[in-house]
Amino acid sequence: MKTAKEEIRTRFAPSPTGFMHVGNLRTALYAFLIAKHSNGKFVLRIEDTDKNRKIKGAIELIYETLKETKLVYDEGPDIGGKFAPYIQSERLEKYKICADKLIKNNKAYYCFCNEQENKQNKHEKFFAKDKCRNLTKNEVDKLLIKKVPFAIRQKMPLSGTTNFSDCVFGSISVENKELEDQVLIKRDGYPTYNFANVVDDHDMNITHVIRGSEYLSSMPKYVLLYEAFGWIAPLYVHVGLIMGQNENGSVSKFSKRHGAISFKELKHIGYLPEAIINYIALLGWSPDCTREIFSLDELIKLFSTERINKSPSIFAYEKLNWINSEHLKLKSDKNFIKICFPFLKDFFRESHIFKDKKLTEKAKILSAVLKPRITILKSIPDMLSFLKRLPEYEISLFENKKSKSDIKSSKKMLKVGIEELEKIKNWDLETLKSILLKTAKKLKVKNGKFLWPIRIAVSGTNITPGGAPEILVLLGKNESFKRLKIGLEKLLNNNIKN
RNA sequence: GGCCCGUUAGUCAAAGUGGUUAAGACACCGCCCUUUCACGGCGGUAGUGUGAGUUCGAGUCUCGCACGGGUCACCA
Repeated sequence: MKTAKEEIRTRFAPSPTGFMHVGNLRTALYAFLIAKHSNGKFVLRIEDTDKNRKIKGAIELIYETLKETKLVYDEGPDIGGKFAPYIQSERLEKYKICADKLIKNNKAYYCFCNEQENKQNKHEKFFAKDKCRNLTKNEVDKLLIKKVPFAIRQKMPLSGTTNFSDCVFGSISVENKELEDQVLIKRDGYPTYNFANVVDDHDMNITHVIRGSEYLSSMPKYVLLYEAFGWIAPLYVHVGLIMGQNENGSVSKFSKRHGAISFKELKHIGYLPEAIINYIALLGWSPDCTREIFSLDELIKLFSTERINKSPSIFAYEKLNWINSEHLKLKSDKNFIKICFPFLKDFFRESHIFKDKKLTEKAKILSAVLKPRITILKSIPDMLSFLKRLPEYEISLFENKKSKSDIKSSKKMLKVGIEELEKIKNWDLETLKSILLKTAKKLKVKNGKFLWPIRIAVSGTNITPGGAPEILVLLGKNESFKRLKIGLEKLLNNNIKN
């Protein structure tokens, strides 16, 4: 095990799969937090040892995600560092040298089994062990000269137990006879994930390895590899898995069937990167206080490995919603509107919202009206759809017990309202508000009774962000009157019928 | 199935080495406030999987059982 004296170095080592699962992101987050909490270094390393699975643009997506979440790395493929290169496919030579060393020391051997044999004997775990492990040097040389393709496998101990300790899970031991002779170098010359991982972590001086607990069962392999090399292993921090709840109530590894699971998808729906980070930090870790809303800097200060939880946790969008809304509330009006703008495009032109780089009155109202009630940005268009088009609505909407509104009162209120509004020259929130409230007073009715029919007429909906004055401004004078008159007509017609 | 791991309310979770009524948050429900919904304020429902054992005393320690998960690739 590494000693605590040296600088802490953690790494995030994703495979370029083309998307960033939140479980993966959380691993990156924890690695980042552990490093930064102690002023250490956070390294990005790309593990692309599967030639068949290479995807275009996948590496860029990793850069992008880390940038957006502000998980700034100190060393990485695009920025270099003293242990470069940081892409495994560019480090092939190193793995080969290391594997050869193990063969020389009789800790590994050539395996000439071909794919077909492996497939046929898939269920015979130790097929290769029996067949190739004990070939004589002569036999091996002959096959090598014949250029028979080979993999390189490690010789695992045939008896005894391997013990190891994990920072989260504590000590665990496994019988060596359970272990297969693990492949180090594949037939295509590429290293396996496990092998490259160990070689690079050692090479790059990594002190803490943070990863999901699905790797816990391969820990003995790692331990044995470090032993074979005579290297000191880093500290391992295995983190409980992120699960998703299935429709029937059961749980399984968080996957596509559970909804949006990648950073990009979540962001697309309208979750803030800092909210996503905040939420996943709390999935499997808790601070030593009852606060729950944190910035990344605060997380860095508070984070500690000791408080990581080992049991799996279920990803719940409900709580993410809340955290997202809290982060949204922390935004200034200007930033808030900037963030919302992609979702507002259907309703307002840029000129409605920014003027000389400042917010217009409409934008300020939008911010005031949306900020306190929004959870995810994607719901904005639905919330505002009534602005674009007056919905068909039933006359019964004018009836409301709480504000003591009925058809008769609504008719009267609306009539007076229209008259008063027609007098207004400055169509702004302040004026509208004061005139409307004054009118209610003059009529000797409660604000609600007077404002209810106006809001209904102008929105055609009983649930709206903001009240009548706000909506009047957002719609503008012309559209407002159009709608008010439609409402009044509705009420008048109703009277005739009765 | 073998091996490994886990189990505090619907969900996230706290309770350093066993010690008064098991924190807090989300969600849900109720009340208050309010120009609706919301926001805010106040309150409520709900939990240590199960059975033994150790102990004056167990969420905390031991064992069995049940349930859940992970892993068994020349994938990562």
